[in-house]
Amino acid sequence: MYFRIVERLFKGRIDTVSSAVLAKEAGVKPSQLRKDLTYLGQFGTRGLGYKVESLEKQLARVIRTARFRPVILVGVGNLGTALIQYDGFAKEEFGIIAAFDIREELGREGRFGIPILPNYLMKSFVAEHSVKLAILTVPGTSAQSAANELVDAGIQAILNFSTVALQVPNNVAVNNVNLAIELENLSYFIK
Amino acid sequence: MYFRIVERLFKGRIDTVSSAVLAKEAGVKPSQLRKDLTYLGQFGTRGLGYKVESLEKQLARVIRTARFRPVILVGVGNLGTALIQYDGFAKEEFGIIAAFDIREELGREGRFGIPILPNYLMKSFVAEHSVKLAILTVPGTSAQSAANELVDAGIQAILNFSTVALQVPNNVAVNNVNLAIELENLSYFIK
DNA sequence: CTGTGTGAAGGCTTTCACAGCC
DNA sequence: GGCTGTGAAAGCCTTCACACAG
Repeated sequence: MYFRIVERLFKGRIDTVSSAVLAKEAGVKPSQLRKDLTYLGQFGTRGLGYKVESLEKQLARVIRTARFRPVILVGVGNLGTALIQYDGFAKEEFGIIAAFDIREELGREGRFGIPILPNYLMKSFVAEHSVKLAILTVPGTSAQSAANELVDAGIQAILNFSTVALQVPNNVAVNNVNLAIELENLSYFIK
Repeated sequence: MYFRIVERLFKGRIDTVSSAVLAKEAGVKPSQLRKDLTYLGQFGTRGLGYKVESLEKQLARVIRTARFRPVILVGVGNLGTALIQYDGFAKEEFGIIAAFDIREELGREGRFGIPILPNYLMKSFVAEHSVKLAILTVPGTSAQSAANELVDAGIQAILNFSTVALQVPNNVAVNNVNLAIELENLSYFIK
């Protein structure tokens, strides 16, 4: 998050920025931001703030955000299709290069400019294209079995949109995005 | 999350469940689950576990999940369109009843069965339909101004898909879903 | 004997407050 | 004078471990 903000400031030709400003942009307290940054190194200058250019470079190095990462998507339903078309996640950095679905009748060349392939081709595809990241948008009922296939194919990290907690080996990372729970959570605050 | 699991067990005609099983499903430790539940009340029976039916009822009461909540969506781009069509978030509980966009040329009746309206109609629509929840899927550059409009219209909670931290009065709740950051985060764990 | 409810301990994160450097 | 870097304090969340109820 900090990196994205600094990137934006850099593009906007801002030269120097204080922890107060950065923190406001990020929605955290200045002390929080300073503590977070110092876990990664000492990037600021006392009395002055942070040089945007150097901060951007150093954060980029830490999060290894340099090269393009191919991503596959599993589950070409409504949400899956949406995400394929959206593809607004940091275009230079990530790209969905293929989608998979058990339903073979979807046909190979989607209307989306990327191949839509049957699941049984997943393993060879992942190996061939060195894919390490997957987005999982299948219904809850088939999420675990799809996750197993991903793990078997050698995927190392899964962004899980299904509503179940995936059981995976601990060398595989999972992040969950659950829209129903986000809304539920919000509705708790409604008067 | 617990509620969704219990709901599923109930539909599957499971009678009783232990904290160990529930915790596994939720991806947390049993002690964690028990502690969480006791914040809301004492729902279990020692030596036995939790009665699924009564737990479901009591959780429903606590999170007031009873009645349907209308939701509006602002920003009919790729992601917005996707979410309108998806609508897989707990269908009985939430529904997107209208979408808004500054671009009036989108026309009033979308291809999606809900009205697509220009932003200036937002305030009256929200008042008329007692809408309290909004999903925000506009580009980062216009996110804050759209959020201001939502707040002005009387919206009480915002699910924010844009990449900026929204500044809102503290009687308005915001939850953020940032796909780029989720992927970024995951890619940190890739070898 | 099983499995919840719960104080207490442990671990982690956030915030404070100020020394230190520009 | 201004703003970072950082120990120390405070606050919060998770886990342990066991009393207790069925």
